[in-house]
Amino acid sequence: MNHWLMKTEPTTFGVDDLARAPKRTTMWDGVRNYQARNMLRDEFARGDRALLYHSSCEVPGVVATMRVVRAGYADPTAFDRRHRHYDEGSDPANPRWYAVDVQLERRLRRVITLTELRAHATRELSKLLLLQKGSRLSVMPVSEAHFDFILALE
DNA sequence: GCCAACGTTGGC
DNA sequence: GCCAACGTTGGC
Repeated sequence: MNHWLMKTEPTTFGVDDLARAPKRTTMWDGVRNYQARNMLRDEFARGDRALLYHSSCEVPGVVATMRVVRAGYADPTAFDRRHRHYDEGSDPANPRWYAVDVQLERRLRRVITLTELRAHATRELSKLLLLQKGSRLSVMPVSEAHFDFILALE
């Protein structure tokens, strides 16, 4: 089983939206980065666990855990002309972009803030991709040890 | 293949 | 709003 960290801007779609969604499940669409696409397409599997991370907000940090309930499939928003993530270069016969479905597992009792994660950046979390200089991936792998360590901070 | 210009991300 | 860092685009 893989572990992941998935970023979202709460003003666009945050943990509150996920909690209200039918079956607390949503399609994770709109990823338009090839490295992230490869992970969604090739590595995400049903049953994988993920940390939900709020970015570009007052208190960036991990706010919930999620479960991958559907592995990678062609991102339908890429085929929708009216959608802001439309990409005329994505051919349904050979999709360029991929989505997965995720379900809210548990909202954390409090936000594990980026500041707090950084406090461990020289030791336990030194390899955490999120903390690497220039890291901007919206979807990234997290080792099981890091995953557990972060949740233990709660 | 190089690289400048541009757009995006995301913390602050 | 600022700005560093990165990805993409396109001219050459």
